[in-house]
Amino acid sequence: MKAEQEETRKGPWTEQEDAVLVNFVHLFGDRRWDFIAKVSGLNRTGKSCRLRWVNYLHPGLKREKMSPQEQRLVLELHAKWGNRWSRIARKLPGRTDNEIKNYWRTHMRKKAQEKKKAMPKSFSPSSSSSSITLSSSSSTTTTTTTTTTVDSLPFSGTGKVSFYDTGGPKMAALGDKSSTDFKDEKGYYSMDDIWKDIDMSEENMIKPLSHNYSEEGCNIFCPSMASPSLDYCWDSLWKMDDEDSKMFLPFSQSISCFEYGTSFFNKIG
DNA sequence: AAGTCGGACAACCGCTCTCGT
DNA sequence: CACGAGAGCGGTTGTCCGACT
Repeated sequence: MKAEQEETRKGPWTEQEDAVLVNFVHLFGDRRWDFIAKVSGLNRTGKSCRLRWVNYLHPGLKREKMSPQEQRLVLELHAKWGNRWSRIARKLPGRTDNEIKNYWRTHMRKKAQEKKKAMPKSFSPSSSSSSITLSSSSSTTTTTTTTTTVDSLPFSGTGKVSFYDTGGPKMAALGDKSSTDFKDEKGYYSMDDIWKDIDMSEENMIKPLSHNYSEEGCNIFCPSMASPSLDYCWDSLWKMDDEDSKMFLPFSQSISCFEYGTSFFNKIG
């Protein structure tokens, strides 16, 4: 059909493709993905380019494992917002929605299994009290609500909430404290505890960020955890235009990539 | 050593939202 | 206001790799 469809590439990206994409993002910014996809000659869709950049090539990404603080923040924010991964990611500098989503899936599934093992028979799934209603709610809570019988959720023991799937705003709104009590391997801790921690973190850890955000290092890192106040920083990074993005050229492997990309660009230019 | 399993991560798909015309 | 294109988001699937049997 269309020329672009005849050989649109799919699947894993090669290093060369990465290099080209990095270069073109530096040249044109990280907004015009269809344009970049076309002029780069990558034979990828704009969508694919964007995803690759956002989830893998962006210089601000953290590569290390999630810290306990981050894990806890994910936990708390998910309880608050549900599966709003991008929103949650904005509170975790250096983490992507995809990463958080993956983390949540694997870790919560694990917890679910552990919980199921440890669950007393009185809480067995066959018990009607363990059937809970999951709301796949967005923040507006207007999306479709699916009623699901859950048989392996870590917190189904309370008979109220799912930890695996969307707790969401509804969950946060629940006045019933018992329904918002979390349990991990360390034991129970309440949402109040979490909020306390979050508050403390915000108070104590916001200030150093502006110093830690080094354009030389090109790695966004927060001292120990994110706070809402970091938004401006992270958002501005994501929204950097091509001018700003040039500041990120020195990042790690980008030198060779840049050279490659430049020569590539010169060829087609 | 070979096979299996599960975790982690990358990438795609479909839908929704936003914005320009 | 309607429409289309582009961008963003969330869900899902595929693949790789290390741990375990």
